[in-house]
Amino acid sequence: MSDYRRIKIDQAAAHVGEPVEIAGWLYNLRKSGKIIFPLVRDGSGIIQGVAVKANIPVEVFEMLKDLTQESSLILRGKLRAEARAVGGYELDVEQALLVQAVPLETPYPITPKEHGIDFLMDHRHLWLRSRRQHAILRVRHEIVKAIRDYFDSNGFTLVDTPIFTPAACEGTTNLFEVNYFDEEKLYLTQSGQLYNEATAMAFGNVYCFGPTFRAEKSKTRRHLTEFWMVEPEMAYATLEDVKRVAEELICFIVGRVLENRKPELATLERDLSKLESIKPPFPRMTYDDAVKILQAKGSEIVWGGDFGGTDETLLGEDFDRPLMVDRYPAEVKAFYFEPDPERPEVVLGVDVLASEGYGEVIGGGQRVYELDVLERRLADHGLPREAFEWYLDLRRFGGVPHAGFGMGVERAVAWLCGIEHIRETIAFPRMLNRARP
RNA sequence: UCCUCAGUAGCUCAAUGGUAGAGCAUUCGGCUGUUAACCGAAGGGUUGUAGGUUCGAGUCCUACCUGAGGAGCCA
Repeated sequence: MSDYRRIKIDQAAAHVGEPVEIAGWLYNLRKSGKIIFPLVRDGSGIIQGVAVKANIPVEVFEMLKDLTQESSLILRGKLRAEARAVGGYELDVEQALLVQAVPLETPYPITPKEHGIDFLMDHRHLWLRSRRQHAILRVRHEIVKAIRDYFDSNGFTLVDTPIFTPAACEGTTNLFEVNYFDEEKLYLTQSGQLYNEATAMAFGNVYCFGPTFRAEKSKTRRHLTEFWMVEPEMAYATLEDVKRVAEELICFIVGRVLENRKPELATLERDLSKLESIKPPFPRMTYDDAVKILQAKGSEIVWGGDFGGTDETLLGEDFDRPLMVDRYPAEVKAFYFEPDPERPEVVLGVDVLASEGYGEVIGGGQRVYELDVLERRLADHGLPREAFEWYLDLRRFGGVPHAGFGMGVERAVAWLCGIEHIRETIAFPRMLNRARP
């Protein structure tokens, strides 16, 4: 019934000269007496409309003139290429339908001016409408899709692991406890890895991809209490396979983001050369060498300790691409890491430290596969054997060398977007002092 | 859990121990090419909470609350 065809703003280039309809929200309004420039966003982009008083019905002009920010509306008119407009296209408004006006008494709280982080986080549900947040979450989507495409096209089967788990995967970190009927205590998962080992013995190469929960009282720009992690696990695989797959995965993701999300990266003012340099081979070093380098740079670290945040930054600063550090002391890593057969005091684990000081984005390695070694490691870590009987079964019934890793999605998003804080990389971040909205 | 910093108008911030202010937002008026538009005017406050010092506290002291940054721990 309408002669105007409904389009999304990001499709504007294909409809120049046509009568179209944009359904969206008023992003901003500039007016100058007898001409109005409504900026409308529709989720795919932002376009500027032009409403000239002399050319449109009086009631349409009057409605637009007093429209409040974020009121929902439908604009109809002809599309035109316009160098003066942001985005390169402009809509000559002929008709406008108000869907819902934001009341004058309760104006939209997030203005085009500056706001503090506390205010913005309190209004996260509205903040998501802004350009920057929009760009970040679109890059996140691209990264998630790239991760899935990489594994799906490389022979991995998606087998998701449970969120409710009866015991710790890693004894060191804190768990969120939940009541699970009849007062049985369960915990929110902190890693799908132990279950991945079971599914890898069933399917060969697997991955799980879901939310992870850690009740750590960490207050830093790198921590969330709820975050998304992708964890591949490969049967008949070694530490070297982990390093190869991790390197391939990261390069694949970076390639996809550069290919498909240039406009978003531009919005974020990301230095593309920092992403373009992320190519194989990534530099590799042992933990031993890393400690020597850190000591030479003035770090307090001694052999046997784990790296702090500044250590990770110090190590990475000499490279324009991620750094792989392997063979950590057994004490600093979880019980399931396979000891190096040539040096039992270190384990076959590797961390991938992102460039530009973004820190650890991937951690993984080769798993213990012999029953007696695993039993000894459980005992060394003071873990209750009963809870791990099913896990020990994997070593009783055809255990094989296997390996895998976990990649934190939000850290990868923060890194590739070049943003300061991880809280903006997920729609509704859960942190130590914030679980609302 | 520890360390550091902050809390003043809807928002972002100023105010030497001496009358609580500006920009933006909002309202009213003006403007036919604006780009966080601009110009003029108006309204808007229990200075996070509770005590204390002082003739006098937004400012100094104590406790608490909330938030931010960092440490430890981690992806």
